[in-house]
Amino acid sequence: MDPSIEDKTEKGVRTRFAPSPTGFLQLGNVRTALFAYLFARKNQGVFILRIEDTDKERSRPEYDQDILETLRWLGLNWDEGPEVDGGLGPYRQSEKLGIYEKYLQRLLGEKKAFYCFCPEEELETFRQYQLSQGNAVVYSGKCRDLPEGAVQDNFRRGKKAIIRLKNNLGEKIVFDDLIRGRIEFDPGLIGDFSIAKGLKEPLYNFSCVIDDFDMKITHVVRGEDHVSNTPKQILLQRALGFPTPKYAHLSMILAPDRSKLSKRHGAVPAREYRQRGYLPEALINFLVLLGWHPEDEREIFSLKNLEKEFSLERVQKSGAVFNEQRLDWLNGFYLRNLSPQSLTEKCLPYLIEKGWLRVAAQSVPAQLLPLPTEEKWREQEYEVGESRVVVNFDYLARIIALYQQRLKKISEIVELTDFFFQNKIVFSPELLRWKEMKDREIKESLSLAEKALAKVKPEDWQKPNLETVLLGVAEKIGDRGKLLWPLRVALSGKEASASPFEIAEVLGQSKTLQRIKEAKVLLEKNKGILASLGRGKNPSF
RNA sequence: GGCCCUAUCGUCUAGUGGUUAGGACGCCACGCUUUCAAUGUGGCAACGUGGGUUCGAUUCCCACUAGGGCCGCCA
Repeated sequence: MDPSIEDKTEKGVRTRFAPSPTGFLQLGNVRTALFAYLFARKNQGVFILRIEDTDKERSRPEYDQDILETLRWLGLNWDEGPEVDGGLGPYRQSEKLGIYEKYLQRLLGEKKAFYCFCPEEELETFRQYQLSQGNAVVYSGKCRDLPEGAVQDNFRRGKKAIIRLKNNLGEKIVFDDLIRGRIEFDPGLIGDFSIAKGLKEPLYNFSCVIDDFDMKITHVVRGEDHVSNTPKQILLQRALGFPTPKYAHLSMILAPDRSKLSKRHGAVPAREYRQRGYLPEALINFLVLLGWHPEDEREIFSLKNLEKEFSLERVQKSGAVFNEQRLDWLNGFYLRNLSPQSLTEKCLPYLIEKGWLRVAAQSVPAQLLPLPTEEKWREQEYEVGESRVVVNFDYLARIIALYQQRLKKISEIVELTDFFFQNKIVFSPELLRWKEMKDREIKESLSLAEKALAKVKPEDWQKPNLETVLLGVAEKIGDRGKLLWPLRVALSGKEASASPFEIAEVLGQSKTLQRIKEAKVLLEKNKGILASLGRGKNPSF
């Protein structure tokens, strides 16, 4: 029988996500956390966060904080863990060294573990030898049965020791992985593996087993890189008389060349995606589809939906390549579905960071990114760049709304809307040219637009009117582009932008007319330069 | 090298002992359109190889090949 089927009927599911704070949380870890979280929620279980910081050299408090922040930002809230006491803590391994020590003493006392005094260099040499022989790397067993007297003697002489589990090399170790099915290991290929560097320095496999027991973990959902740790942990559980939880090993996320995602190779901390302006909804939706799919053909899922629909049975066994274009598409989708106000709140920190806006009469928060809470944005007034014109939130929302369907990430708003915040825009006069238009035609076109727009009454300065007026002029010229392209470039300075009607509406009448004038001046200057270069282009090439 | 795992369009995937092998991203074309987007329509594109089992294999079995993971006094 498929082990996952019987599993469904079980009550009291408890899963955990157990990262180590030795770097910023990567997307691959986030996916593991997500799957563990969803499995718990789907089964009305408990999701636990545990910080595995036994490695004193590499663990750092800022990485610890990053884990908490990132998970909270994504909405993957834990029921027990740091800052959420569930009564089975502490939830940081560095805080329970005394507990590990007791278990280590017990194993030592029961002769199920032993001190190993072998020098590291000696072990390394032996390891190389075994590798060269094509054998498994297994501890020699040298210190396995050292008499008590010899052990004491070694300690008296100040010899350094680690602790190893005595592996009796019995029958095969078998477990039924919820995703992969039955997996078997030969204990002879594992040997007497290390479990602690000392009584107060437990190693991963040991502290993990103690904690999974202490925290009453029923299901371990983790990355494929832990498959080969599983038999060691099972051996430890047997030595200690602990039950073995169920295991589910997730495949890895791969770089585009199908190699493992690494720091040099595509692995990006989740916080960077946040800074670049990806929404948690998009990231979650993207990540869950990397290895999981429902029975039908839906592609869009909220965390809430997933908590109902997720199942380990439908998780893919093979590794999935990380495809950023798909993430971008999903992010764009979620961005388009935001209310303009809410999108504006998310965009403001980026515009302020760039220096184009300031919160008026108030100091700018020292740290803008990652984004602070968004609630206060709507009531503020804002000073625009150098001009120091004060605008309100609604005005900014009008600018941003123009680009809502063009955004893939929030950070892009900065380049897209810069011309609204600059006093004077800079662009090449050549950009004003639509198809084969002559300079003279461009100027005429701009003058036509200017004249028509100057006549619009201030109270009629609205997109529908502007559109009627301008299209009326454009129809007379024949090719709409001859009027609209130079006008749009004059207003935006860009090859691609929102329509001239929309831009003009938001820019306002005086600024619109001013920019048209400036474009004409630019064209004039350009002519001068060309003339001074002797008609500009050299035709003989 | 040893052990373990995996294999459907470029990518993420659905699926079946007999299907025109479905969807999504991306790409291409067309429509809308001053531009860029968004959007609509259409298109290109896959069962790794070789053996079995079978009336019939993409599907089941085996081998091969390819890819991944692990082989720490890291986690």
